[in-house]
Amino acid sequence: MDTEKLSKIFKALGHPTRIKIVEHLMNIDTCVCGQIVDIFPFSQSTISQHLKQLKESGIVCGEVEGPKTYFCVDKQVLNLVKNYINRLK
Amino acid sequence: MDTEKLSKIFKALGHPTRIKIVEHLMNIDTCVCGQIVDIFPFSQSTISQHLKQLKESGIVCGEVEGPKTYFCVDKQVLNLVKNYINRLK
DNA sequence: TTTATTTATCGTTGATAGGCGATAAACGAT
DNA sequence: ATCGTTTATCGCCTATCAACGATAAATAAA
Repeated sequence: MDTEKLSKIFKALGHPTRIKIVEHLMNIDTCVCGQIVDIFPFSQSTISQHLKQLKESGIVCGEVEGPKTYFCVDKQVLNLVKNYINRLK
Repeated sequence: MDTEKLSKIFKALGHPTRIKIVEHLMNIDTCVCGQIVDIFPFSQSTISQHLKQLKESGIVCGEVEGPKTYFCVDKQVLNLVKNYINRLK
């Protein structure tokens, strides 16, 4: 994983709300935007933007099903990040 | 390690140059600002700013010795980040 | 076909980031 | 005391972020 891609993922994780979104997605596996909006004290548009940034970094993926989008953490990408961090010695 | 602190570290790592600085510091253990300036195509003030951000996040520490400052990665903090990432399941 | 639901996007606002050159600050050496 | 070296900070500019409300877009349901 090259530095550019890695830095984009770290940048996406560089906001407390987005970290919490990722943690939540890890806990419940898959999730719809509205459910996340219910948890946080931010507007739907703000949460949607955070999800977009997470998605664009690659750490989260979203699957459109009808009017809903199901989000989940891309475990493969997460593993690449894990490997990178663990190799830092 | 709480989400706020974690997000600050990720934010600090959310820039390709800063990732490369950290990698460099890991390789040579400790290093002075000027040496880093020599490696990157950016001005001294820009590199100094990047170092400041890394230091403020906690992932890097700097020790002033005379007119120089010796920077190094805080391995303890890095380990906290490793633990966090590895626990994400 | 209209209505309700869900998400994404647009436009705006104020704050922060990222780059630079210039300069200040701290210290060692002369 | 002055000069050279090294780093930090200031001021500036442009670009991006973070939040919001409003609205568009897509689909399911009535």
